[in-house]
Amino acid sequence: MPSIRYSKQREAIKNYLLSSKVHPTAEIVYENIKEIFPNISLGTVYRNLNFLVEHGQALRLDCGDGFIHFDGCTMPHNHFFCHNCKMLLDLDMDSIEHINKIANAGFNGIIEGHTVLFYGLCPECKELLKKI
Amino acid sequence: MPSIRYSKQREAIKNYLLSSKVHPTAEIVYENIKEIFPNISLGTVYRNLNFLVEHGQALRLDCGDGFIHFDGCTMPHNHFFCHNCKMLLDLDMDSIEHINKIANAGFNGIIEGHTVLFYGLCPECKELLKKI
DNA sequence: ATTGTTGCAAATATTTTGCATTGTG
DNA sequence: CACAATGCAAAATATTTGCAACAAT
Repeated sequence: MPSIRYSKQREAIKNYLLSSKVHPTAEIVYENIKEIFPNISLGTVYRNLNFLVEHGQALRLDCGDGFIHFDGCTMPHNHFFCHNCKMLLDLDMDSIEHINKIANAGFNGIIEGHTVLFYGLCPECKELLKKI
Repeated sequence: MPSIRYSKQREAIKNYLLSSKVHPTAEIVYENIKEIFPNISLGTVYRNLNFLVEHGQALRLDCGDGFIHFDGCTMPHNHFFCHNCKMLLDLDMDSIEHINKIANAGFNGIIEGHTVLFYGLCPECKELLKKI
């Protein structure tokens, strides 16, 4: 396997992911990193995001909006997609890891894990729509 | 809203989805429908798949393999993705609808539902890998 | 010096869309 | 006859990749 070398672009991308709470798309990462490295290219952003995912330092999230989102928090947690404002949020909730056992009962393969995406209205959109 | 007219292409696509167990991609639907309608175009397939989804007669499934898969069975059920053979399967398992309540506890928005994708090794790949 | 990484641009690949034509109601 | 649906091709969109230059070890 190839060795890994430091790059300031990659470090900046990793730090941005860790600091961001919005689960940014590659495009959004690109626009933010450009403020630090005006010459960075979108290809480099994609390469580094994929690198981070493959090295367990970021998660790929797919909420069906046509963009892949990235999450710098790799600890297991669940996500929520607001179908009104299209925001992708972290959910602070009790563990549902037990659903793996439910899925495994009567299944002859191996359930290694799952990804869940809850959807509905986020707190802000709920309030907004109440007033209409 | 525009009225809906019958088309034999759409009916064939719907029937194919209902008969198929493999959660086909648009391309696979296209190749199969071409055996009945050799002149059908991929655009028509996409338009009809989207039509069916928007009219509650099919589901869009995203398992992260870069293709959207379609499911003619609209009753709530869960899916499994084998990361070895890349197959997308239905899971016959007990309901896990209660996770909506777990997600809603302490959440100020509205949880309307969820999509889950379990992943791991399908029965066949499990056996295959055992022998290596 | 070696080779991983970048920036740029071109290429991929999937899905959508414009438009003239065909088909349904 | 009105207009929804089709077939075809072109366009749009997101992501990947080839390559020469640059930078880390």
